[in-house]
Amino acid sequence: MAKQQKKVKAKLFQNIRGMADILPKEQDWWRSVLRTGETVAELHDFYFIETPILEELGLFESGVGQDTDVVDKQMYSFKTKGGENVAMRPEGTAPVMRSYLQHHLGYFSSPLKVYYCGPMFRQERPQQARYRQFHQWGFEILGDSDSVYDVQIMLATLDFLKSLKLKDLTLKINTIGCRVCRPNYRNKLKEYYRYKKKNLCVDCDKRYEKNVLRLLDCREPECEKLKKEAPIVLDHLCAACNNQFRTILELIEDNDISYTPDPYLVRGLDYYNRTVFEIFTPSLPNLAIASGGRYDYLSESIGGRMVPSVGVAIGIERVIEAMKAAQIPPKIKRKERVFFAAIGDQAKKASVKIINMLRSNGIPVSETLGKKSLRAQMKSADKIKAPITLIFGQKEVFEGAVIVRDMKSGAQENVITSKLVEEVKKRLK
RNA sequence: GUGCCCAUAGUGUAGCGGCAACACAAGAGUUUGUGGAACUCUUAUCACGGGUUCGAAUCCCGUUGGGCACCCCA
Repeated sequence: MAKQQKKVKAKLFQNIRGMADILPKEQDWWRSVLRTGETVAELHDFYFIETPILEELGLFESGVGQDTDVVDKQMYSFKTKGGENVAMRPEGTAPVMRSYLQHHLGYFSSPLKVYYCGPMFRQERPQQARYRQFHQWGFEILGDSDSVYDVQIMLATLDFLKSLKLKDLTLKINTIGCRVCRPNYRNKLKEYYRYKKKNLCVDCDKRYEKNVLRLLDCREPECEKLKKEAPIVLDHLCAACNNQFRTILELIEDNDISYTPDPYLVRGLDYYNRTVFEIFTPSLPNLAIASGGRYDYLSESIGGRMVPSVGVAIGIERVIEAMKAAQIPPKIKRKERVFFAAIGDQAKKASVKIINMLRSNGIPVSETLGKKSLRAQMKSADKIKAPITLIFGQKEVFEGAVIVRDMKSGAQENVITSKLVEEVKKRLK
């Protein structure tokens, strides 16, 4: 034979960096988490809301903050053909608030309790439990400043995570004050660090100008040393913030939530004020699997009236990785299914109708009708661990019956087609 | 975005300048219509593009993707 012509092969495409496929074998975990979330949301009285992936760029610049890394360095933003500046959402809170203001959702329910779930996008280097496209589950309570809602957010989140069997959750909590006391505290910090600046690490030197609060969560040994002497938020809160924080801690204790106050906990998004918190689990010790806080000023920064609110974002990929690391199996497994095998063309054709009948009666049926030999089909049945296999050949077509085989015992029985649904249901119990 | 490590069959690995190999998985089959065992066969232009060389999976450069840390964050 002549030498084969070398074909020009089309390019084989790969995924975009940091944007993973969620493959069928992963789906037991995903469905497990998502369904648990839905059950919890239902119990805690949250409505589902979905907002688009694309938003006007300005929403995030104004809402999340132009100087935050998330907006400044990590956003997928571009100009559309029509000339609009848009961004793929890096987080879910600002879009929810936008929707709240745009559709006056306070009239639908006040406060409005909503949850969302979907992909978020941040252009940073992927690493453990961190992707460029990742999924967040959020709970938000908009339109009320009462401390009970801060605690309800935490309770819903913990309920979610506990329902997934994640153990030894730690809740780190802090308050970062409000408009009144935060500037004051910020100045105190600046004062404290002013003459110690030369001892700070390079990054902290920058943070000093950009966001002094962030000096507090630096892990450089020198900076850690300095931080021990630094003024603490709690000593500089206004009366209102102080009261609210105390109320929240009381409520938390009343509800048997174990927590760790962390005076150095500050968040990276500008919209937070007062309560901030993060949740950790030992199997993923260095990464928060959920975090949130109060954001009373977000609405105003995106052009609305004051809508005091509180919320949380739960990292789905992180939750799943924590479950895997802790060797927690997914709660939801694929249902057992009946296997249907046909022998010969005539039986194969007739079997489509029977399979459809079973399925429309709520019986999940698997098949590999494309395979010719019965042997190969039986192998498929074995592979999916079908409890029973229905065998249908030429002979059965004439008899109007189907062989029902119990895969464990190997016992077989002929069942008339009209009785099949009933018989299969009986055996599946 | 910066830095370091990595890329051979579906998966896990060997080969380290001279014939791409092993295990498992998957698919087809081992006399007619019966799975789990055994056996046979099949499955890779060594991620992609370029360079060095008589000769490249192997050495070099670039790209893409994966992993980890930093920054930051869910």
